[in-house]
Amino acid sequence: MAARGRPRTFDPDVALRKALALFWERGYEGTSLNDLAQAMGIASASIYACFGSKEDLFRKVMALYGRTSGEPPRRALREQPTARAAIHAMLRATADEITRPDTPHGCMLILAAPTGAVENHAIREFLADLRFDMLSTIKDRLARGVTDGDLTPPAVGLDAIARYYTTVVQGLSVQARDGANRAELEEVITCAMAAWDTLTSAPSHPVS
Amino acid sequence: MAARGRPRTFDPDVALRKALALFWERGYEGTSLNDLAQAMGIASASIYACFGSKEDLFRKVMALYGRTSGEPPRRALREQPTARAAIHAMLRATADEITRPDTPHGCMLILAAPTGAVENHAIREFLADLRFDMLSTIKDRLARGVTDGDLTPPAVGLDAIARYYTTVVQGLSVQARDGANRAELEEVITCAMAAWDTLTSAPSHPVS
DNA sequence: CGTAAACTTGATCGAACGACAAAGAAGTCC
DNA sequence: GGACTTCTTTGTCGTTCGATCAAGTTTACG
Repeated sequence: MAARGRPRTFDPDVALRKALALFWERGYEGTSLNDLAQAMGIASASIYACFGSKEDLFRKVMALYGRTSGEPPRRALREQPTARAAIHAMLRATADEITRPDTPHGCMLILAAPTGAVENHAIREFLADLRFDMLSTIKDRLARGVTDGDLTPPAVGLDAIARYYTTVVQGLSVQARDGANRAELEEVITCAMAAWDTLTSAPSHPVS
Repeated sequence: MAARGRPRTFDPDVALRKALALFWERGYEGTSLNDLAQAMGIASASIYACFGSKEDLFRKVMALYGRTSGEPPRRALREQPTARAAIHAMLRATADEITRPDTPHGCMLILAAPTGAVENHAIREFLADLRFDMLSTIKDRLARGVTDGDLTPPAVGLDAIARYYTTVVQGLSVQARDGANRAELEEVITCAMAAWDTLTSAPSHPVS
């Protein structure tokens, strides 16, 4: 694995983080290659040599984003002992991440490309698939709660609850981008969790 | 107010509706003037003559959008007898509008430009202001419920509840754009309304 | 009927877009 | 040290962006 030829003068990881900040702030179509090259401190040709096309770069950026900002909410889902605690901690971890003072507000997965030109359809589908994974992860955590015995199968259905909390997460991102602060998001989370007991403590056989 | 000179050959309202469909589907930056001119059936110069710049056109389109798709949810808030019924009906009217088979799914106000290039900052701020109005309208409706006597001031605060249901609406738009159907949104709404009684029936003085 | 006013078309503006080719610069290997 | 490999820089490709101009067309007013 010897390094043949001239070694590159920039750190791809550092450059990727610069690109992340820009894509996060401006979205996919709102970020030009000139912007990227300037922020990353390299020429656009170097971007192509190292990362491929703009689309390839964005996909690598999203992978980095998932490994960093996406991890705390996922860990909350994974490590909390009960389904309820897991959802609550996931929402709070999300709120933490999308209101950090050192990064753009709101979730990049949701804000980067909800709409766009037809030629960027692949990017939107890519992000939509990742959002679907988010829904699936939440659903799986609820199912685990049933298996673990800390959650009785609710009348409304696990799918509905999973989609509901996914909806809340996605709404929180818009709120954060619109300037809502951490405390205001906490209030929203309190409201969202108020639904939990009603939804899950009700008997699974409908009350007439 | 006589019409001097050659009258225009196209109907501005019809053209505006065509532009609405395109902006709704692709967002602000994702829609080019070529796309618009082709869809509206006129040359781009006619767009400038009749509507001004692309930004002016978009603002006129948003006004039309508010008068059409925005009206059912607003009417629900206005006409329902109680705050609870108003919120519930507003959510359902929103779900109706954002899953109509004859229009793009999701709310244009939320999806058209959450992020973008720096030169389009004014557009994003314009939309953010409209979203703020949405929050204010919901808040006012809750306050009216207190005045009317059908809602006792909740412990968590009217602002929190208003922001919560705003968050749900915004999340629903992402869900709809991602392919969720009307029935699935109805389930989410059921979950969101499950929080209502918990939030509002609790005593306004905190339980130790 | 003549003329002024408004609209439409087609061409075109400079700038920016994503993408890439070529050549120079800097390192490793034999 | 010479050959080879790889990276970086420079420049530019063709296209499209939003926006506008000049010319021609069509209408209503006087």
